[in-house]
Amino acid sequence: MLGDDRLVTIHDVAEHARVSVGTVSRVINAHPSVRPPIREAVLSSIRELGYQPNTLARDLRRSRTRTLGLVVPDLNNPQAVSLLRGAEDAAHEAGYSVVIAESRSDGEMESLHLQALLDRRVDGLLCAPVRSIELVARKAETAGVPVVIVSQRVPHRTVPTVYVEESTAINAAIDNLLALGHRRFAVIHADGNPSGRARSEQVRQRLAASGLIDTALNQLLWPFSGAAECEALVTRLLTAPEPPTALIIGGHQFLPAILVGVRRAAKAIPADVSLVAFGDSRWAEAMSPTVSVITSNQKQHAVDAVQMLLKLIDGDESAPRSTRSESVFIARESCGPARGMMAL
Amino acid sequence: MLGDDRLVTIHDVAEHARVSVGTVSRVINAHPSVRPPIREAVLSSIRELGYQPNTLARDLRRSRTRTLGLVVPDLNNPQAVSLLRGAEDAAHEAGYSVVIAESRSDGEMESLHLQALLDRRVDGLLCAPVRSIELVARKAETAGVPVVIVSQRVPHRTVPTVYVEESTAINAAIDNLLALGHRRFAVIHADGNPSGRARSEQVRQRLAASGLIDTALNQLLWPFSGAAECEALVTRLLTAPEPPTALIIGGHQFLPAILVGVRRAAKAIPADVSLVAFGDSRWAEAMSPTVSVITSNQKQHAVDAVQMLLKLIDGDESAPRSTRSESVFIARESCGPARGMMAL
DNA sequence: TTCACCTGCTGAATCGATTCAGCAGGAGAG
DNA sequence: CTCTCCTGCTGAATCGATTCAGCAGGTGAA
Repeated sequence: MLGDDRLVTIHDVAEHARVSVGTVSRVINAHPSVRPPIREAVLSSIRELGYQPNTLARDLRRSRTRTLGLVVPDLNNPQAVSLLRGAEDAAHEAGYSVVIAESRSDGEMESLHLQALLDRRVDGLLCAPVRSIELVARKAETAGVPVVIVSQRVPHRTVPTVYVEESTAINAAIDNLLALGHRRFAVIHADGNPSGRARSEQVRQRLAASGLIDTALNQLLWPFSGAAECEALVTRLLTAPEPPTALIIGGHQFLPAILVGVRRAAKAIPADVSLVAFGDSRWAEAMSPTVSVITSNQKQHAVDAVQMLLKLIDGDESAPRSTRSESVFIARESCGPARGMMAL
Repeated sequence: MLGDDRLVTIHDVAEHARVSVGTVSRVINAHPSVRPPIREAVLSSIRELGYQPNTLARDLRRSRTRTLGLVVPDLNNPQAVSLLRGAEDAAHEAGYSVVIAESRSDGEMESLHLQALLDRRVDGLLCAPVRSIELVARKAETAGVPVVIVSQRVPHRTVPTVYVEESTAINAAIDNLLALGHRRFAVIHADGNPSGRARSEQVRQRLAASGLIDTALNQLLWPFSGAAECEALVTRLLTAPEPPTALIIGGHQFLPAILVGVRRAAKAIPADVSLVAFGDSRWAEAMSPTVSVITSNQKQHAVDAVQMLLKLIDGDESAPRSTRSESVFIARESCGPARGMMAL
């Protein structure tokens, strides 16, 4: 036991049970054509020797790992954790496991991790919104690994996508804010996040449709990179001559930075500025004031995506190209009447 | 290309470059004894064919995966994310990668994930405080995989540990609260978290040392399981006849639930009740009031643990059994004078 | 009794890498 | 010119599983 660190192999089991390796293999894989007495003998040998099949050897032979890769940009975003859990549950159900790769919103790290997943021969790839979907799609394509994009705003041109339609929820949020008298908006979002531009465009359209085009709206979109910059940006925006009275925030993980920025500008929520954030978590409901959000069920998206991916892996042609769901707007305390309206 | 989904192997490269597989292998692994012209020819064949070595085959042969497993209970805890990042950085430095397993604070899931990591033949195991350290240690032992425990409160009897001494910080926190007039404390923590008991014992000792033994201190420790129960527990505690005036919270991820519980009890922080939480994150500083914490540098712990683990993997006998560091108490706005003291 | 057929087991080939004993051929010494 | 070394390459064995062609032996029909 001590001196010999070689693990027990299928050959040892075969020898111990006085059968061939083929038979042991068939017992392990619950193949029907093994007579009960033999099966029992093998099983007891397995128990006795403490045999654990070597996954590496099995996967090599089968050229299949029963593993899915999941690429997310930021695990501090509670949405990403929900995504992981949903994916894991659905994968486990089907006998697969999930390997997660966090790119920390960094392009280089993203492609490093991607390569690591492909090297590890994952059977399929789940991909949350990342720097370069195209790169992922291309690399996976050449590696022969199917990909599903999850939680993107729009379906991808070629890659199957589980996507979320946000327009209805965004419109609801904007209408809510307009009704509260808000006229100056800012959409702030992490630079490199592919949804930022689309979201601000959605906001702009709704404002235009309401016939409310303000000069400040010329610059609606405020990108930043990193929490510190986010904080500074908020402070700067709010201490400007004509500050926005409503902030729309892409990226739940930046909420703390936003709040610090607001406080640093000596402003109060919602008295001076209203807040709507994309993505929900227990934090949004725990803060005072509670934070309004536009959100959707990440866990469900992950489950849908895994099911789609498994069909692709099995070469099931009946798999849908993409599935669609809607996010919802949840109004909470962080949305209040605009400053100017207080006098009314 | 299209019809043939077999990937390029080392044999294809060897044939294309008109050398033997052994030579290709030596080129890949930067073995010195290959003459430059041959090396160049092989490299260009590799590029031309788009060859990617099969990690499965390599790992099987080498019986080494250059992979470390990391077991954490809850990724919603920002400390766990810091741990992961620290571990990944240190591992990457040494040419290793990290596979994370989240047990969601569930014993069964924990052992499932543990088994999956061992099946995947990780070279070493990093283990944050989990349900059953003993089980992990035993399973890893029989699999011949070295383990390091990270961020535990105390060094393990047999397993190398990167641990954090919390007593000084706890004492500082208690002294701070005592000075503010607090006499009734409650330590609430997730059931199954191994640190809960030790922490409350630490608090009890400090209170005793200060000659302040209150009847309420007979029950200092309040375990709960799940966020909903945490919320209910806090509400119940605070609406009791003689409620604690200071709450000490193990597990940063439960902070939102705590705040909701406090609000539901119609109490204010710190006017009615003061708060100290174990673990820090951007949220603690973003809330109003900001939350006092007892914390330590998780990222650094992870780096230390990885270095220790790598030495164990290399069979380096000079590796220290354990390393120790101290957490700090950071006083913020959530600690205020006790209710009774207000009248003074 | 003979033959066909089925069941259940054996054992070699295979997956794609690494590694090492062995060999070819050139250089240098005598 | 011969012998020894050394360098650099070859190719088979190996890692630990799966899988499949093939075989032994039993059963049932004719």
